[in-house]
Amino acid sequence: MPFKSIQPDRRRLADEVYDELIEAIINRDIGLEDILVQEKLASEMKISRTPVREALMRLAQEGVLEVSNRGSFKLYRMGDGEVKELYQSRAAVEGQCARILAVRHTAEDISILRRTVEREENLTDQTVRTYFEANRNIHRTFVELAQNRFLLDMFNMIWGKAQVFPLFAKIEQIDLSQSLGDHMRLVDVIERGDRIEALETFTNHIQDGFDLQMQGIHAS
Amino acid sequence: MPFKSIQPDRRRLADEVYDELIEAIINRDIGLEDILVQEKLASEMKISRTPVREALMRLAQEGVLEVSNRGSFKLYRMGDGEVKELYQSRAAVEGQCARILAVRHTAEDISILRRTVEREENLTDQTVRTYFEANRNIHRTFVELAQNRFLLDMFNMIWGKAQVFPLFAKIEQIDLSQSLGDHMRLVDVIERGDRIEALETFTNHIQDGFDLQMQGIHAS
DNA sequence: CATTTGAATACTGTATACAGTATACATTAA
DNA sequence: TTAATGTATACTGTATACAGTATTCAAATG
Repeated sequence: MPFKSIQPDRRRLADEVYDELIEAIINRDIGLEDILVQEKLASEMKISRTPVREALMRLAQEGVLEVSNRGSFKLYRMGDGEVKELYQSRAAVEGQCARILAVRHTAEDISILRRTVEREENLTDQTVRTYFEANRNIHRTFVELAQNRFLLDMFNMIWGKAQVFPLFAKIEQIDLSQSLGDHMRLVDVIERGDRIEALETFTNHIQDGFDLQMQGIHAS
Repeated sequence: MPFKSIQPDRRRLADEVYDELIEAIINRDIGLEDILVQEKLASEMKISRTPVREALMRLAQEGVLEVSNRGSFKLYRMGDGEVKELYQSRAAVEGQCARILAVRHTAEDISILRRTVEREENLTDQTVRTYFEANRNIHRTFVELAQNRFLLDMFNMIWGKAQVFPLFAKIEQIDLSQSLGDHMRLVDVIERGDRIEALETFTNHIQDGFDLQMQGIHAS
């Protein structure tokens, strides 16, 4: 019997709400001053408060939202200091992945990386969002190949927070291609196999991304 | 008016449930085969399913529990491979903190670290749990001093998972003091200020902890 | 006796009802 | 007019009710 489960993971309403909220945040439908009221969201989506509440709490646990007043939620506002901390934590996670990959990588790994970089650096349009996603996809490929689910979880958490943030930057004001063009060098350093050099190179690359980010913020 | 807020952070039932479940897991009241049924837990604790459900989902999101069958939860069972991954992620987080501290630490930081190591290495009793907690407190001090809330979050997540796991090891079978005695060297390397040496030393220290852990597991 | 079918059970997901509390607003007293 | 106090409102946290579905077990059928 070759049939497989129809619903691999039963999708609950809370998941839908979660996705919709993320989408709304990215699209700036939810702003920094908005207070997310369970009843309002529920009635807008024509469902009950329960799944809304669940989604809100998940987002809060992930650090996308924070508790406002008496248990209400609002967008988490990152300051410059925290952006720096976020990039430091990126360096921790992705640097370690680079280290792992430098020590044990297959020829197949390298070829996957090369192909991914080539594909993703070929942007269809020049919006901040496509740039963000291309960049994320490239970096995620490194992490996935390192085959460590905890590091991957951390990666997703960091980039989940990041995604609600960087859209402040305006595409006209910074040269995004500057950062994108750099990725093939990262593959090279992994292929070379020196774990310390790999970690340093990744750390520097991420530091550059941070500088670019800060330029973008302070220009606007 | 010298009065301070009575309830600094309103504590909800879900928080209590969360703590009770963690406690129960550590005490082995909840085993690997047990299926956590919302109604049963709720009636045992004489509360409704809602806060129980909330606590369960939080634990699942943190990776302590996993979805069993049709949304039920059970303990997440770690295999040897995952333990290794967990230690790799520890090295990522704590190695980066060491790096940060190596670059910018104050004399005060060093003295705090020295005092913490001295205090915590002085175990009151020789159980796996006290060893575990002393070790965690020492390592957490490094992370706290690095002043990066994301790295601290990751640290807590990793050690939260760890705490449901390592108690398999039996105190008689491994020499725990072997690992504990090593911490003062970590402070030294940070004081020396070489960020690459600091990271490498931490990574090696954590690797040693992993080896010790594996010994403990396979002896039992 | 083995296999299928149907009904009871068990449990989750969602909706709703209820209680408690903080906030805002109005009303009253100085 | 301002400060204090009472009251209505708004919103969360918790309980409960209800619906749907997977699982189990028993009965029926070959």
